[in-house]
Amino acid sequence: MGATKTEHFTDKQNQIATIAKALGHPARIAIIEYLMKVNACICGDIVNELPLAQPTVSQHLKELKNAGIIKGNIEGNAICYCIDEKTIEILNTYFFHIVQSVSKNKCC
Amino acid sequence: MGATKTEHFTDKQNQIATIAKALGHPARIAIIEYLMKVNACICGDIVNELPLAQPTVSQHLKELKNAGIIKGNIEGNAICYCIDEKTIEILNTYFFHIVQSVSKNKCC
DNA sequence: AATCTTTATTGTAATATTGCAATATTAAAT
DNA sequence: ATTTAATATTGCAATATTACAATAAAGATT
Repeated sequence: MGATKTEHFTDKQNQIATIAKALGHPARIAIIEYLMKVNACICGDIVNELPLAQPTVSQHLKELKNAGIIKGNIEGNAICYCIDEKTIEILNTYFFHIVQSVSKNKCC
Repeated sequence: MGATKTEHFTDKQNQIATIAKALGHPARIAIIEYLMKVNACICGDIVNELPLAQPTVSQHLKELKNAGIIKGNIEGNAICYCIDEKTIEILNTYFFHIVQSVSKNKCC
């Protein structure tokens, strides 16, 4: 035991959980905010912006990429990262439905 | 090492990460969906809905409660759970800003 | 070709999460 | 006062995550 029982849940539930989980770390939120701030693909000076070592940042970027939250384009020996709106939109749409549904049926 | 370095990030970054993290498990998404489906506070028959043991569900509920995503009202020996829209709204607003910002400045 | 720059990978230690059996708690019902 | 029902807590094993030093890989520069 200890491993998440993903097989017991729907694909959609797992999809939302995977994206949310990838955003469930302040360093990864900070990366997203930085990518937003610079308004473009950034050729990896993310390490200089974060209070974390390069391998740690690289690992966080990998997780964001695996979850489809960012894209990485190779440009020479550097890599340009940028946010993949489509994935954030999936989350946004999902949570919007929750807010709508809940505010329509107040109980507590 | 191994513990998240929360002290290096802003309160807002930690707040968003905490909420997202709590939603980063399919069981917890399934709980949210169930609470939405029944359209009301539900006096905890969540255990019967999920393919998980009672202590496991109880733990997931605790995490959702700690993150402010659900509220639990004690009613006799049962507990009524419902979604706290305010917290979901925080996430929703945050991600909406990201989508807006990114779609305004396409790069990749 | 040798070196520099940038990013990824590997290995490892510390810590956190997941899941559940067993048990405890708390309030209602008998 | 016992019993029943609902939920929480404890303790523990399995697994996952976080962080980083050391190293590797791959393209650019000299």
